[in-house]
Amino acid sequence: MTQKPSIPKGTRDFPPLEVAKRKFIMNTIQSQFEHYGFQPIETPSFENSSTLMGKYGEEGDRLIFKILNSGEYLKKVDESAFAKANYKEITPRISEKALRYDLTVPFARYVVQHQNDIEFPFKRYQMQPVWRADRPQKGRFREFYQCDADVVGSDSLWQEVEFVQLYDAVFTALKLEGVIIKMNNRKILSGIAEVIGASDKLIDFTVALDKLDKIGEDKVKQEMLDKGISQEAIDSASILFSLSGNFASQLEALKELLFTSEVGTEGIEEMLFINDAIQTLGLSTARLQLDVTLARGLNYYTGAIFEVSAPEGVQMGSIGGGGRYADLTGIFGLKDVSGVGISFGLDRIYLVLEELGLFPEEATQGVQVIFINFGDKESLYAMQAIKALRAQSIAAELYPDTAKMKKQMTHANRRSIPFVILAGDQEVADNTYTLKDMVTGTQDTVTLEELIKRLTANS
RNA sequence: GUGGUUGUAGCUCAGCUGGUUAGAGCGCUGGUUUGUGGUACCAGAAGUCGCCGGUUCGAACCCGGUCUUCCACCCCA
Repeated sequence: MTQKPSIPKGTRDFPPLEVAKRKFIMNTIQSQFEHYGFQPIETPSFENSSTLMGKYGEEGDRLIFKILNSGEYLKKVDESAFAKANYKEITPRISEKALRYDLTVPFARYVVQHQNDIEFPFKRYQMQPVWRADRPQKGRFREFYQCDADVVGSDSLWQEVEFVQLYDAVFTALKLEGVIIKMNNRKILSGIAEVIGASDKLIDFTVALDKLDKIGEDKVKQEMLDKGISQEAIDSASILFSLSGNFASQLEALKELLFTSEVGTEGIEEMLFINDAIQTLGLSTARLQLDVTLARGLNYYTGAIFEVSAPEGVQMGSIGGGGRYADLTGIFGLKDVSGVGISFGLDRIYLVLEELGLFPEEATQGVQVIFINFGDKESLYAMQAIKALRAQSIAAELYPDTAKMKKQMTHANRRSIPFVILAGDQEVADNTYTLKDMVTGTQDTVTLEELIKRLTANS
């Protein structure tokens, strides 16, 4: 009895063409990371549950994949907890390990654990899969890759400047022009909450504000009221709903709103510094925008917040994000180490490049040439040529079976192999090869030397 | 976690208010062409209608459960 094979919900198989395209993106990101001085690390797929639990809020805990203990795992559960079916008590007893939920917390753990061996500031990048027990949706999976670059051990705003440039460099290298790098600052958001007298509602206020372009001004205000923010507070923040103009002029307007707030003013100073630097240095293809409605990662970001949008006209959410967290490693006992980092959304970047037809042909090219198999004698002859071609870095192979010509040609065609070589009795006798161009359909008979020359010119 | 949606051949989908042997296109296999693919023509194979149970003389179709797909919310990459 055979069972119909399947994979868990929210996971994917990647066929060769998709792997090639994903690698193209990852290689591009990786090479820019390295140009900017980041070093790779890798951490385990699973961590001790205690490392992960409680680091992402209540919602996050629910979305962490827990790994069941091995052996007699029920022995550690006391009967009253079991009888009550209290999963909050039972879970830590039967599961002591959990799959990585993101790359940031494992990185913080890594920094603290290896603090004596790390030279600070430490710039690391990491590209590994993470897992979330979420309900899958379009562009959302239960297993996906994160591509992160972070710096720990430096408060300098030059890091933020560097990350803006790094985003620009990566998307320019991917030929994805016109991406919008949006920035905000937690300190500005805190300042606003402070001056309107809603400091205790900071998270509710900013989460609602974040939805402005999605649900509109009226609904945002309604949500704020629902969350217990006063009408007076909302009114005094009215400038936020009509903020326009460039980076500098928006900051100018905010300055007036926030002049009584120390933290708010500090946030504005930071953003001015970053913007001035970027104005002087310039960006190749990306655009930098201030977006005070941007509110992400508020549980841990303390300064700059980044989010990258696809170019105008492409229907896609954010394709990258990041920010500064003043006390990344504090939860693991290493105080006052500031971190700042960014992340690239591999799957979404893939969808955007696909939609815009930006994958270069060479990124997806497989084998360049295949030899038709006419029998063992002819195949040995072919293998000698294949060896010579491979030595010239030309990807070549022999069809392994002496199948019908039609079958072999069809195989070459389906794999989009651009050239086929026929070497039967006649060619062996003449010490030649018949090279067929599968695109044009033309063919001619040449020497090995000529063969290498032609295929080299074509690759 | 909440609400909705989907499941029929390898793929995309038809299938009438429940009624004999469940169809199409594409793909697949073989042939027209035993050293020539991508186009044409001919023939053929292929489905416990997601799974379990119920209603009925009779279920792909109705009901319940379950899994799966996709979508919205929550949250997020």
